[in-house]
Amino acid sequence: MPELPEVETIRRDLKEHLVGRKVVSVDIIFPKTAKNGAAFFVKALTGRTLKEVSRRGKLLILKFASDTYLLIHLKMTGQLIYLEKEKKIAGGHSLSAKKQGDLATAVGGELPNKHTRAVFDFQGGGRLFFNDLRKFGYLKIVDQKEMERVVAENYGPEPLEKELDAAYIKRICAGKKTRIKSLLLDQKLIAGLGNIYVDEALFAAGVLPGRQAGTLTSEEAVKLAKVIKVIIKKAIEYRGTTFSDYRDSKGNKGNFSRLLQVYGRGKEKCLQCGGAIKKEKIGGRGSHYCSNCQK
DNA sequence: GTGTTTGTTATCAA
DNA sequence: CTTGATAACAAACA
Repeated sequence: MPELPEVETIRRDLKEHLVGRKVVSVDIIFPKTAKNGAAFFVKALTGRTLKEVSRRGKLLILKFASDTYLLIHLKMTGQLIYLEKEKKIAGGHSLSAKKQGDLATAVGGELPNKHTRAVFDFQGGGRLFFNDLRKFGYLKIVDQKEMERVVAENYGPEPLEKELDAAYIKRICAGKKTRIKSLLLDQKLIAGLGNIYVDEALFAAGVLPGRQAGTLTSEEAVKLAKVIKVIIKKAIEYRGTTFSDYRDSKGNKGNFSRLLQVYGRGKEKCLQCGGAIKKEKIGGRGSHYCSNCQK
C-alpha cells in the first residue's frame, strides 16, 4: 500500500541509481500495464536517457530525454525493484535476490517473478522490475504538456508544502458534510495521503474519522495540519510503512510499522489511554480509531 | 465459499 | 449543477 512516504522512498532510490543512465531495452510482460500499448511504449523509451525522477502525491514521474515522461502509479501492490548488474553463477542463474540488498529482499525471491509486469534494462546492466500482484498499477508515456495536465488536474498541495496549513484544512472542510476521513483521502485536496496515514493523523489530532468535516474546529485544524506534516516526515525518514503479510515478519530495517498507533491494531489496546482500538468501515475503508482519545 | 484488503475512477442518488 | 456515497476493478489470503 504505497502512500506518499513509500513512493518518496522509491523515488530517492531510483534517482540515486538510475539518473543519467540510458534504457537499452524494455520488456512488457503484461500488456495492460503499459497504458500506451506495449509496442509504442517500448519504442518511446528504448535508447532514452533518464534525466530526473520526481513525484507528485503517489505518482512517480520519470523524465527522459526528448520530452518523454514516464508516469508510474503503484496503486495497491505495485513495486519497483532495482537490481545492479546481475552476477551470474554456475548454471546461468542469477544470484538470489536476497543477497542483493534491501529492495530485493522485499520481494523475497528471484526476479522476474510471477508478478513482474515489466522489465527495464539500463546501460551497464542494471535492471528495473515493475511487479504488481493485483495489476492495478500502470506505466504511461506522456509528453511534458500532458504530464503537467495530469498533475494539475489530479493533485492538491503536498503535505509538506507550506500551502498545507491550518487555514487550508479549515477551508477545505468548511461547510462539508462528508466525513473528515474521506476528505483527507481525496488526492485533489491533499496529495499523497492514503488509508494508513489518514488513520494515524486523525488519531494524533484527536479527531474521529467519521466526523463531519464541517464540524472541525479551528484548534483541530491546527493540530491536524501539524500532525500530518510530522507523521509524513517521520514516515519518510523511516523509509515508509511496510504493511504486507510477507515482508512484516522479515524485520526490515527503517520500518514505520512499529510506530503505527492505530492502523492495523483493531481490538488491541490504545497506546495512549489503554482502551480498545476500534475498527470499522468508514467510507468503504477499514478505519482504526480510539473513541476515547478521538472526538 | 466468504469476506477483506486499497487507490482511483465511474456511476448513481439526492 | 453540486455534493456525497458507493460500486467496481484486480487477486490472494485467512
